[in-house]
Amino acid sequence: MTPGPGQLPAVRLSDGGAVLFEDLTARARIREAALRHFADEGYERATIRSIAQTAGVSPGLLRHHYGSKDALRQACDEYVFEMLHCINEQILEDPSSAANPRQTSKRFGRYVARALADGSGAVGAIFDEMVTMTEQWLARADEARSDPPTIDRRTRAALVTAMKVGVPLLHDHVSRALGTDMFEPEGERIIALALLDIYSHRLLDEQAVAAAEIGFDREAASASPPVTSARADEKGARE
Amino acid sequence: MTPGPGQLPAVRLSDGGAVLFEDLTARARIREAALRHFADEGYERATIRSIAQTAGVSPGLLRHHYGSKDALRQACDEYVFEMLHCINEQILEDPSSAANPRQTSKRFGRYVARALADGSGAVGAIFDEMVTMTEQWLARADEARSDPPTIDRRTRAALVTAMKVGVPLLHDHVSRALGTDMFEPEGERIIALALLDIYSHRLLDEQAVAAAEIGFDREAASASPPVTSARADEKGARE
DNA sequence: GAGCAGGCTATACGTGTGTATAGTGCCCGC
DNA sequence: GCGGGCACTATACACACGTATAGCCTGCTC
Repeated sequence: MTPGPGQLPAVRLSDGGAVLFEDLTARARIREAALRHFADEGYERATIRSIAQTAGVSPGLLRHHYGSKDALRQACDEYVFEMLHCINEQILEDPSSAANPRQTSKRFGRYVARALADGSGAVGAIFDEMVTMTEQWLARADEARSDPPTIDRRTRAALVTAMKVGVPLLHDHVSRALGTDMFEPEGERIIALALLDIYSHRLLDEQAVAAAEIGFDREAASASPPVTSARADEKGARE
Repeated sequence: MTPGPGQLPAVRLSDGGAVLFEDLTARARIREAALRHFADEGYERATIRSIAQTAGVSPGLLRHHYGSKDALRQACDEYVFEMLHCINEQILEDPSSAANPRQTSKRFGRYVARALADGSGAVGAIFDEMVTMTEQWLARADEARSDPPTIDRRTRAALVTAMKVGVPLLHDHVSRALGTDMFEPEGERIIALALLDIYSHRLLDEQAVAAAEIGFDREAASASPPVTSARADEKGARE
């Protein structure tokens, strides 16, 4: 369902303008191509040769500019990190521009999601920042709550962040359920509205919560003995 | 943060009992080892040789029993598919047993999450079923709503499902935010309580929704022209 | 114009991987 | 006993990948 990356079209710059892909330096083209291949195929499946082909350069030039495949990924991570910071500052000082870099943040969003799942160490910092942002976001929601939250806010923020990232990660499957590609404008619109609906309604009512809680209590009670016995499994079943 | 798969301990059977790993047939050991390696490292990074080593057999035996690496994955997919069905039926006829196969469903959950992200075609069916289950689940929540939902229920169910899967997928990062491994009993407990809290509260209040909606409208209006011009980019930037 | 530095390519190398094949021991039916 | 089939292993093959190296071409400086 996810086609391999074709030729890259225009690239959006931080000032809002766009440049043709072929006008970029080879070094930048390599980075853009890598961003796309890593996002689309993941780090393992993306090959230096295919990235080079998309960038229109020889495979050797990747090593010349970035040293190794892993260093290339790290460069991409840092680039995305800076870009997101840049976008963030821009939005902070001019909230009305939030709509503008939609394409950009979508592209980066896919990359970040995939990199997080692939276990790229450097993007972990991005996740942590997203958690912090979500935390501030939850703080407002907590004010409006009648019952005080018993769970640490950062914990909840981490979960909400992970949930948020999960949607672009499962792009193929979500698109299948939608009937449209969720990255096409139409699908994107539907997703945005649906997320708005989900975020603004509780998914469990009181009695469902109560049912889950007693189920959880029973589970905790019954799971307790096996937990202790499970430690005996640590000495392996095989030599 | 994620250690490589070591030797496999006991395996939980469908009847609730457990058997030692070494008591399984070689064919079953291979499947169990593959489930673990695929879940922990992903399809690409998991190698036939490492799976064989974990299973305690020669690499050639994998081919003998399953034909190829891809066929092995497919066999794992089908096995998980059947197992989840089995668990599901068991819970349906005896809801109190929901707590019992927690370990099992956790193991399968990690596998399914990873397989979904890796793009294994066969697990797509599992996702679709999860969506259907979530759909029924949402139906109850919708009854309690004062405002009628404007978005297709299946669409919302797909998103909620993807969000749900996102949590185990980003296991490393969530664990980092928690300060504990989210698959350890303690972390699992925190996660469960936090999810319960999140699911039972709305994350956006009225004014936040209103703000998002006007932002979205403006975005839709301003994004329209670029969308049409973007099609001109399709003729490639490179020969 | 000579020298040269750097972007860039072509090609080769070593390695790890999935896969194929030949071979070995063992059990079971006859 | 013995022959065949099956589980299983050992070894080899083909290939793709990341990496390394040598050299080319352009543009710049003096």
